Amino acid sequence: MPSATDIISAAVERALGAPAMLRPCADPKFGDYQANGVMAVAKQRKENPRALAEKVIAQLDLNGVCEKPTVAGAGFINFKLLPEFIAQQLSEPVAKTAKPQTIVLDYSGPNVAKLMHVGHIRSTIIGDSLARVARFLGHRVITDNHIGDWGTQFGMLILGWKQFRNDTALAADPIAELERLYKHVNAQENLREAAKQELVKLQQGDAENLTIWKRIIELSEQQFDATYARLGVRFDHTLGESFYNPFLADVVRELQQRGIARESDGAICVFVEGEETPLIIQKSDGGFGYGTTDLATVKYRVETWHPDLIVYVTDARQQLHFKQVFATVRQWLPNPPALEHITFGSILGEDRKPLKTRSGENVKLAELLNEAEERALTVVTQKNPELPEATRKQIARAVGIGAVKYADLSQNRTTDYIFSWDKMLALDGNTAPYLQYAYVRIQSIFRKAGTEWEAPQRPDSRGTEAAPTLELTHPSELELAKQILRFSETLNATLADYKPNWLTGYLYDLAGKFSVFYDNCPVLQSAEPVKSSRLTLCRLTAYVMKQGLNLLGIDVIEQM
RNA sequence: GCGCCUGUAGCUCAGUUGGAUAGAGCAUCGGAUUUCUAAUCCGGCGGUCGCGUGUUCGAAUCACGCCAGGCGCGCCA
Repeated sequence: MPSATDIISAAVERALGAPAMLRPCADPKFGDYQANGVMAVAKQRKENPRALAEKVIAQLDLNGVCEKPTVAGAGFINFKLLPEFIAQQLSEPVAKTAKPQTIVLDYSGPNVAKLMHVGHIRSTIIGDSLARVARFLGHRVITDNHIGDWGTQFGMLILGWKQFRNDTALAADPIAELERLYKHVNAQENLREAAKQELVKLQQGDAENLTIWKRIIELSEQQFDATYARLGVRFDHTLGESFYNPFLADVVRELQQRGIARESDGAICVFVEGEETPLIIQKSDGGFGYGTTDLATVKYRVETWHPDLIVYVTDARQQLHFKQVFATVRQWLPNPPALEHITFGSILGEDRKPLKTRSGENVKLAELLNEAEERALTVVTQKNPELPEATRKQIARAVGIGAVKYADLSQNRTTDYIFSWDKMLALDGNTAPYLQYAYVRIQSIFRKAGTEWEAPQRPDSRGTEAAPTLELTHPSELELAKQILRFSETLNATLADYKPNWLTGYLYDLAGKFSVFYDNCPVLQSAEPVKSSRLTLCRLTAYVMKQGLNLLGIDVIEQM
């Protein structure tokens, strides 16, 4: 069954002959949804917008869906859903997409031999959330972690490994030792040539250097895995840059033969229209850069998974690069998939200056997560000292990690991100714990309900059984029900514009509306049939909250 | 110099692509609990949407010009 917005949109569109531009009402007093499309059409046809709106309304048949639509203001049409219709809609599951696509999502992409720091968090968390939403809506999603496991830094790493390695330090903290080796070699001018020689040997397939290289990657992947496990992030594939090495020469040859690339100042370049600087696909010394790797990666993905769309989640600084790569792909491949670069702002310090990678001032991701969990544990212990320690720690984990993720996801990704411990780890206001708390209160109701109410399903399941008839009479019941109804449209909007902050905003409103309902509408003390109706409302809220948080990569807990 | 992004309440930010009286959180001030978890709820205070000119029924949103900050601009990724 189509959703409320689908039904109304389609009806208006048919009557108007143009997009309905249906939105939630700016102010609830106008109704639930407003159609703005009439005014645009009236302007174009030079008609009176209010008269046109009346004509449109006369052609609408929305019996059983909403009250008679009204014209207001400059030509808005307002719709107010009927409680019976809302109740009926709530028994329907969230609609899957009508046209499933194959989507490759490329995010996180940390570098080997480096610690993961706060700079990696946005790509990882935003990408993971978008993957979850797309998958939930019924798309075929392939996630691929394009790690930086190849490049000039390996010359220095291998040299350092051979000459300066401290095995005790390596055993204790492999990545810290690798970072030390890199810095040590990099700092010494006289070692540069030797490092370059090690790199050349690696590229030529020298057995010893290959073994060291593999070992370094292995150690790095152990670190990545540990971090991803804490964050609950997983990838279908981890095909790093090195995977594409065998294809690079062919890519260059083909682009040259096709006349897409040409020699310039000794390098092989692709000049993209509108850009002065080219994409360099082969350096004058014969080496390949990441531009070539990215091109080979697109080709591999196209041939392997046949995606309709490839999405890259990286910071905004790579815009020019991806613009050039995408333009090249469109000239090169016969039926190129849609390519999207989803950007986000830089991470700034509290002084609004960028947190620089080289400075060593980076906040390590692992430390951030530790501190998040510690702060959460303090609060849990303070609120609920009687809970066993293991339980408190488990709660602290969900709350702490959830708070960090939510702080990131709830912000519009395009703006720069000012890093602040307090902001990242805040536990009140518009934060994940507020949403988790709403869920906990519902779970508590169901625990208390116990045998009194025979839950046909677990309270967090949506349930497909015939739900008790919903009696939506109290205003806060109605408000809550309508909010639940908007889950589906919110997910579609979130994916369409790649903006997880719309989902966080929606869930925050849901939690707020539930809290008002909770204050105003006793559940267990009510007489039937109100009690069953309210329990159903609770069950649906719990379902949407749990599912919604899951799509953000945030766990729920049963008590806190 | 050219290009991209940002500028909204004291602070941190939303604002569904041009819609109705610009909204939250934090901070601050006040109120609510014999009732299902008060990590809650209700209310007050707080605005020249960086500045200016334009486009039109209507602009935080679009165009142009300034101002301020950030990022990018051939062989690093």
